[in-house]
Amino acid sequence: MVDVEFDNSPSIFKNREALSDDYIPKEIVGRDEELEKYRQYLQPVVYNEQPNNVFLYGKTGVGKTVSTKYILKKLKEATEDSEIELGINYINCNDKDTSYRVATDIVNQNRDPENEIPTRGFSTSEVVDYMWKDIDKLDSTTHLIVLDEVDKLKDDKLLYHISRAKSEGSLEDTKLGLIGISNSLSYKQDLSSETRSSLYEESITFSTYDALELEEVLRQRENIAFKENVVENEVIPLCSAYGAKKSGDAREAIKLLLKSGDIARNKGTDKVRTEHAEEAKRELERGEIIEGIKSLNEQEKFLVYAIVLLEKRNRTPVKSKTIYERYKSLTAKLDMDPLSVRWSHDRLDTLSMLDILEVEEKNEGRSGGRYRTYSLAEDPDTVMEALDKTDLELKTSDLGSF
DNA sequence: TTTCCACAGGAATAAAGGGCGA
DNA sequence: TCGCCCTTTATTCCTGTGGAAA
Repeated sequence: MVDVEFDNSPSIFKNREALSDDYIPKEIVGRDEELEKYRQYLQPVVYNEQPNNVFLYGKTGVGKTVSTKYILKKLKEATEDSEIELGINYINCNDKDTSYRVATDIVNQNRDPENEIPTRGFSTSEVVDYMWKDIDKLDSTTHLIVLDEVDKLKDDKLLYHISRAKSEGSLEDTKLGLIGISNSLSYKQDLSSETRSSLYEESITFSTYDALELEEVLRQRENIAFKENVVENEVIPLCSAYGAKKSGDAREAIKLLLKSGDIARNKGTDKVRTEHAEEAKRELERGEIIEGIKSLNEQEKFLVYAIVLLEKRNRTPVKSKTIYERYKSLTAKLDMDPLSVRWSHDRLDTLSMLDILEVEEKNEGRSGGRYRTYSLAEDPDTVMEALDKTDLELKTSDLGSF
């Protein structure tokens, strides 16, 4: 029996929410130029003019989303006491990666729950028609559609419709503007030429934070989130270095600071120290692997398992072909049908992107050709532990020392 | 300079599954 | 129930790639 008792001692946090993902600070640090451009591009909204389409480019965690939420909040405030009615639909395309899904989401955001449309069954153009009709029915004089992570969209049908809405008279009373937020700098080039040419746009490129700028961002959040003198001096540089390592990602750095604070609080200390930050870093990295592996389906897990086995026998870095062969014998042993080689290429690519695998391109020319080698990016035991936490456990245990 | 290796990955297509209206 | 239209996932086919060897 364990006696559970809650800790009554005062918290080291003053406002823990300031470290959450959706927190919008009163001031955005280190993005003055970008915000000034942003303001200029959206200024026509305040004059009840046709808004510009604005595209933001930059890597993850460089402040695109937080700047957008901040500027939209300011824009709402600026239009509050005027004749302008501002409508906004905000969609993250990461979990809605087709035009169809995004259009459905916009329609449902603008409808009462009892009138929502189903997520399947219509043609895309039908859903787009509903979308225009619904937006027109709203009281908005200006309507902004914000597509966060727009580069995740697998097709640009919706962008095409949005770009042509004005010329095709899709909307009768409402002025429409599009804000696209892209993590890919080359996104514009990837669009079809038709869409690109009809999508008159203003663009803002968000540069990557360097360690010093990250430190500034973290100091701002630290001051809001923690009580005075709680965070030791070395902790912030450690967190910013972590963010800088993750391609200047402020979100990751803030997440680490939050985790460090949580660990310190759970240990009942009154200070956040470097040891807490180090532990938080380990936990975050470990959590990423476990989450990454949990998200895989059974066949993908067998592919990872094949690589773990090869790693344990010091056979890595190993060619994709060898991995496939090992995967194939695993599935044969379990009396399962293996998937194709082509499938394994795509999966290995995904696993590299999830940082579960390390990939290296090799070229031995005429004698050996061009190929890639893979090895586990993490400790094989940690990966095994993650695999064991999934429903794969029963089956891999059947394999014994295979 | 050309040839050739061994893949990597794009394009087209199929299959399976789900919601809707007639 | 059937056909339509969508989704997701996988397969087949085939072209592109870059550097060592001829």
